[in-house]
Amino acid sequence: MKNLVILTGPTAVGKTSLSINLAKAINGEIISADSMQVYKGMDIGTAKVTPDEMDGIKHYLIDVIEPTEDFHVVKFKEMVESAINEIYAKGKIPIICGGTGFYIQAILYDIDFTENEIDKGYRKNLEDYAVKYGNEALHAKLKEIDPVSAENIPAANVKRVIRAIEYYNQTGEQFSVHNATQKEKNSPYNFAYFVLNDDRNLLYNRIDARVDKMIEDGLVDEVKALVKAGVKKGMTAMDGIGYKELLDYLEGDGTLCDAIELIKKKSRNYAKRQLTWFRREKEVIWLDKTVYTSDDKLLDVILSNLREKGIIESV
RNA sequence: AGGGGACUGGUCAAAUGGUAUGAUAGGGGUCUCCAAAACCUUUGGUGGGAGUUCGAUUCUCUCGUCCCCUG
Repeated sequence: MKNLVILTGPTAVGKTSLSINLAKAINGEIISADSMQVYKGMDIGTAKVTPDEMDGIKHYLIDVIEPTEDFHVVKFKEMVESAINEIYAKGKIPIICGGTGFYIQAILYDIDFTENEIDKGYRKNLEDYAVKYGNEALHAKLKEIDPVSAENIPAANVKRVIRAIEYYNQTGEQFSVHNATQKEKNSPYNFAYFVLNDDRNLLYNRIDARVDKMIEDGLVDEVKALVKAGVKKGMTAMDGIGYKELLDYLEGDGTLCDAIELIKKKSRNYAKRQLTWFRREKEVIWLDKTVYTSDDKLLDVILSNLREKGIIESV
């Protein structure tokens, strides 16, 4: 039985401390599902767990990539699968904890991404085409080869239009057909998928306060250090909220105060999008912090769910 | 206390004696290789009251709130 525990929720909801308590309680190890915490040197802005907080619990997928490197689901999936096996070999339970819903989905349903290596040159060509002739023209190309995808993807969403064309070009199969078959997959895991949530206003207040704290803790210097290490705009690491905004500021665009407000806003918007994602996922167990007001109470609920699913033994 | 000015969604602005317009915040959603990304969509409003008028957010009066000036 491939048991798997997932603990997620919007940014700043309090996943980290709960995940460590949970790992202790069930003899588990933690795999981070976070697209930014994988990067070395990005600690403050990603609210990364500190070695102190880890309290002896082993964490995977944190500080494993240089911030100048690309990172994406496919790499994530490979790394996580090897981590999961490592944890099983020890007779422990893997706990996937992090806020990137897409990454969690990729693991949970074992989504197949491996048809082909991405061809950066081909992508670039399509991007240039869109710039030259317009998004509509690119979208028309997609419509010819895959009308279903064209229907589903708005022309303005150039990124996804490109991916759909690219997929067809590489495999000869329509992207829409591929996605439809992938969606039918069942999870290979016996899993429990917990989503921690809280009152929206409380969450937003906590986000705002946390951004202020990040600035106090030296986020600006962290960004400066990344720049010094060769991180540039456009790199995956610079997609991180807090990083690109401060980079703009350091380049003379706007005041620090504006940048901070923008970071808060983007973080709030992000939290909202995360919640939208989790609502759509099937079989999630919601943990409402307004009902379970302490980590201990939350832990009780989690453990009883895990017993029910046979992930841990009943007492 | 006297004089002047302002009041339009949560915020900032526009407009008109005849369907109140934007921006932004907020809400909802899409998502299968940059996902902390990219994209779609949407709820809110003329300070209260009275008058003129077929019709007032607009004009008049009054009350309220705020700002400025004088004392």
